[in-house]
Amino acid sequence: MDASGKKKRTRGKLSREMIEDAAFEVMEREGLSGFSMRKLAARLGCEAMSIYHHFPSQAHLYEALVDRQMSGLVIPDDSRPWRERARIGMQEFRRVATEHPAFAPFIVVYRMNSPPCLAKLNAIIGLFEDGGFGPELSARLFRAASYYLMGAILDETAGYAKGPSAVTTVSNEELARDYPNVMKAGAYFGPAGFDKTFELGLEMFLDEMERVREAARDEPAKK
Amino acid sequence: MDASGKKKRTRGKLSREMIEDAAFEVMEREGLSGFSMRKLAARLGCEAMSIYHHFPSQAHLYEALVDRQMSGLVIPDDSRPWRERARIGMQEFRRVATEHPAFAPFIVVYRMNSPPCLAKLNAIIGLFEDGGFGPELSARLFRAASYYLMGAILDETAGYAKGPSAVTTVSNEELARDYPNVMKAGAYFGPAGFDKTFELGLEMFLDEMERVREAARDEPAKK
DNA sequence: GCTTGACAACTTACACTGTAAGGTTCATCT
DNA sequence: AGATGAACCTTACAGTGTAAGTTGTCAAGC
Repeated sequence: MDASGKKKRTRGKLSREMIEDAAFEVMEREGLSGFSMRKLAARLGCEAMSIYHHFPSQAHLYEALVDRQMSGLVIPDDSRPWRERARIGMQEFRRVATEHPAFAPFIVVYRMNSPPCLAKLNAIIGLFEDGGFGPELSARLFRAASYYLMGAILDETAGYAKGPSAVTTVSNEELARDYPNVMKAGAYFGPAGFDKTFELGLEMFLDEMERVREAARDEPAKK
Repeated sequence: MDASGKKKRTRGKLSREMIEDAAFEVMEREGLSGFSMRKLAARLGCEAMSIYHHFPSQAHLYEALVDRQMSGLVIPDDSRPWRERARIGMQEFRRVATEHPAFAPFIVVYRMNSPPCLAKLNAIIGLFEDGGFGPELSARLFRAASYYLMGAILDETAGYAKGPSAVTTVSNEELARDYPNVMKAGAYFGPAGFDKTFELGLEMFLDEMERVREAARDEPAKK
């Protein structure tokens, strides 16, 4: 009430959406492991426990973040040819997962089971089934594709381009002398090469899926 | 000295090797995130800070664990045909990384830079170079292969077979009704199917590498 | 046998984490 | 005006890694 009105309790200030936005900001600034409810609260100008009114736990907040990212995934139109749809589906997953790089490693190891995520997973698995592989093969191909995707996302957001996480490091001179293959290959592993490497592996996988389908079609009776 | 000899200070009791062994044990029991220096100490029958005499920090301990796992990786003999060597190299990485399942997710995101790890990486990259792809392509193929490997290792050690990590879960009835593709595909995603899925993707990748090599050989002048 | 010194283990303390439990404030409705 | 309940805050606790300082023990030198 008095002149020291610093402590204006702006009521109704927080909302789930605002908290989620701020969470992404804090994560990008502090890193995934540097994130905390107290830092998030500081960013929001409130106390840590106020967040718990909107999210019952940190895990619930994280899940909301995953849901939000996954909701942005665009399922490719089924008027397109199958190969293009498969390509777009995988590119889309990579795109949404790397939108907030610091959060990406969390998404990769997150075992999704919320309705928004399941809806997207269901659509993408359906996309693989549309390829005509039969139930088992389409399931396994989806899985193998996921493996590649997860590895790629991890590398781009938390990989070697961020420098070593080892505590005992090796100098560039030693690297060139003792581990020349690592040194040579390393030249292609920077962020500038992410797209090219990803697309190479992606097209390889698409090629091979089509070949696998034809092989399965040629000998459908064989066990 | 007296009868209450409970407090015998067994000197020189600890060693790096013993601590590492115990660390793997505690991790498998408590999970990677449940691991702590205090729990490790309890397992060893000492105080947490005693460990710091042998490892200057938790990060140093973790690095030692990574080094130990990677040191067990067998580089395939170069008398074998190339495709077999590439296959064995990737199978070996999967084998050592999943030897301690709880620790595997750490290895996957660990940016190795210690001599023992670099030696193995150097050998494996060399193996890809032996495939005759030229420097850039062999580097990118190694990278793409790593993506697949990392994703597979993550799935097998921390994936859906461990149940959902989501806080809001969907019942089996809802799953069958609303997300039938997820339901159907899920049948193939248990631990019993890990090997089969992995080998499927692995052979696909090997196939495609050989085709990529021939394509690169057929048009070497083209940009 | 006694002292000395170094090493290995322990004790204490600090800053940080998520969050349970309970207290306070304030907009809205009757 | 009084009640209600949502929204936010305060405090406290058990856990974390680890810096700093202390203690116990054993081997070597005299």
